[in-house]
Amino acid sequence: MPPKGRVTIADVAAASGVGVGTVSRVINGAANVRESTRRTVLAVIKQLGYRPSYLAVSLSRGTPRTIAIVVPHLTTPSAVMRLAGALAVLDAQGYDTVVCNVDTQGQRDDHLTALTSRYRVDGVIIISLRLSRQWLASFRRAMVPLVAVDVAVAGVPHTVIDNIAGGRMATEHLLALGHRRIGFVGDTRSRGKGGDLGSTSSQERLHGYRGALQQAGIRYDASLVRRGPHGAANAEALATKLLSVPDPPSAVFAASDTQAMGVLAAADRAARPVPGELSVMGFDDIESAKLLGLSTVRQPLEDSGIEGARRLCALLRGEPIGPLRQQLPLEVVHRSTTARLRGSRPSSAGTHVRNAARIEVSAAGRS
Amino acid sequence: MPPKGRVTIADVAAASGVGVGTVSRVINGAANVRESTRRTVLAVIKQLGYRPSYLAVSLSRGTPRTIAIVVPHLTTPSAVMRLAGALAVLDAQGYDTVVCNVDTQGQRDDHLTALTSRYRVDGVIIISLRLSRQWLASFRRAMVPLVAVDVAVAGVPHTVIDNIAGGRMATEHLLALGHRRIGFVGDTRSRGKGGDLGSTSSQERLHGYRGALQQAGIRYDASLVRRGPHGAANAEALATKLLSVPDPPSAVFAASDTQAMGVLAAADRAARPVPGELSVMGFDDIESAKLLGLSTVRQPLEDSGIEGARRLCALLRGEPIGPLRQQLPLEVVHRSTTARLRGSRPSSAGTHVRNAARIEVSAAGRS
DNA sequence: GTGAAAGCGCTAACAC
DNA sequence: GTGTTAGCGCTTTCAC
Repeated sequence: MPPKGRVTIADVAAASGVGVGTVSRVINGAANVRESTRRTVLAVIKQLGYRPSYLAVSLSRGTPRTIAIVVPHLTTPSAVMRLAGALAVLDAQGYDTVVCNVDTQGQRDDHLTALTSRYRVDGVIIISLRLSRQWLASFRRAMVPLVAVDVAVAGVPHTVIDNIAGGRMATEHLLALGHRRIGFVGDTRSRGKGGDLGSTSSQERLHGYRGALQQAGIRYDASLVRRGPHGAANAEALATKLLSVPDPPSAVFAASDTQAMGVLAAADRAARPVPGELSVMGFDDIESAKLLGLSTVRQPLEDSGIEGARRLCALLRGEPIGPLRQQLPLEVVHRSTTARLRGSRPSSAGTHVRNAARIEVSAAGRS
Repeated sequence: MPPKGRVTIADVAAASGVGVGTVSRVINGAANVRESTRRTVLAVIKQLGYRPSYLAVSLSRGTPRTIAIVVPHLTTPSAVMRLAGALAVLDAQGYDTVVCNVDTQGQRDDHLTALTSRYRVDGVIIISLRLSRQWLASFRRAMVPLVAVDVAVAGVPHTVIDNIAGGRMATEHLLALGHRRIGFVGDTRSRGKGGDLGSTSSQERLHGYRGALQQAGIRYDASLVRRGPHGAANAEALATKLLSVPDPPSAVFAASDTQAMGVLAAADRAARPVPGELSVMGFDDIESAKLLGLSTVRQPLEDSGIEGARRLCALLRGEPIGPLRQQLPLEVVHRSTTARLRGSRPSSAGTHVRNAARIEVSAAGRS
């Protein structure tokens, strides 16, 4: 019956003996349509197998009802949790979501270019990806509504945690257990052009680590700090070397749970029982952390995605979104990979530090 | 300068003193445009901050250049790997990808309804999700190009593995190590209405397990088979009970690496050294498996997504896609969670089974 | 080389 | 209630 390829609203109108306007009303459930007409049209629609064109509808309505999420290293557990959180609210709000995975700078530029050079989506959520001044300007010029998650972007609503406080909390937990020689394993913040996707989380946690040591009156020992490309395998290699220095650390703080798993593997290989001879502290509290009994600093990963999406939706509706910087709470989770240093006794200093850590929880809490 | 809200191609044309046709040619890099005109128009575009409307372009061109991926339980490592694989090729092919995560039947129906009742995407990739006869019919009626990954769908191109062979390979690996009492921990295939997303992988692997036992002349012991909801936590609970039966198994085959991690946790809690007193075999070979030294059956997760996307693209281009059923190879990866049963000696039977497993690799290979 | 105009498929404002 | 029509912003003949 439909003359050409795709069956259109005009075909339905013709076959129903009504105007396109009426068909449109039926489709969109407008009230002012006679029940008998409605039924007829509905029947014809089904019979013809008519499907409204999303493109035509959106063009006419003026909005694609689509959001883009840009996320580096999608396969990492933390990225997935954030994505899942955002997807859930976007779904509920009736938005389609296009996902842009970014593993290289080239991919990042391609996606950001596409997003800013065409009117493609209603808004975009940037996750764990630093935006250069140039890109930020592009977004402003293009007037693309933007929110950031796990990365602070000037002038843009962002949902983050206090990584410095987090690094401090982790380290203080270890200090409170009597550890004095505490190693650090984390990502490099490569400043060069090659492959730098620019997350500074690891670096900030290192700051927190240094701060805690200093406050405890412990000299910073660069040989205890190892940094390299992200990923558990790299962390394992770093940890292996770290554990083989003359005076090895009795505890290691890894900048992420994934890296902590690498450290655990290294400890295993080096026959250093955990937590008997080595305490290991992670960061994030991903699924595996619970399973492995990994002590860690929990950050609300899924919530960060939820909040980012929620705020973007509010932004699009013109509603207030609260302060630009939204900070989510952190919490030390003591499980079985950290234990009191052998021979050390619960000191008042330790207790004090522990309390300090507790205080940090609220200090780093939701603003 | 632009009269109303959004600046359109007409604004650019007017400001450039040319027709919209010419602007369009410039944008799309058509050859027949005088260089001077081109430059003028380009300048105006930049000056006005003009961005072409994706919706208008797509409507006019007739295709959204967008693919939808429907995937249950996005947060599981295997799902993410598949998704990432598909995203990579879709990206390279210039398609946008909208991701539909599905955790409940309601979400599944919502997404499938949206996908089949409107002309929204050029095609869809279904991952690890069984389609009922009704849904399949809907896709056929709507003529939405469809491919499946990790699930066989009648009449639809699908990329899968031989789960039965995989289950057999895992079990034979354990048998070859001298184990006779081998437990199984896997997902329930809940047939009811509640929350069943219908993956039969676990069930099929169980079939393979039973087949291998039978072939080895070992009686099937139902008390050694534990099934429950997916997820490591549930697996841990199941394994804990499994290990506390009167005559506990010396080895456990978990239907996925995630569940194997649960089993490992249970073994740890029960103070059963792995692999000293308990061998644990997984399935999938996710990232964590390498780290934990988990013995497992490797399936090409990322490749499955790559292949699914590749075939959908071919389908859309009207190119041949080869056989409907594409089978990816399986491989036993022996790491450190499986070991020879204490007191058992390398038997000819064991060797034989091992070879059989090797043969399976090719038998289950890419078709 | 470039302008004018006819779609692409739909919504919404306006008549009747 | 329902038909008609003018956009929505772009691509693409078809003349000039």
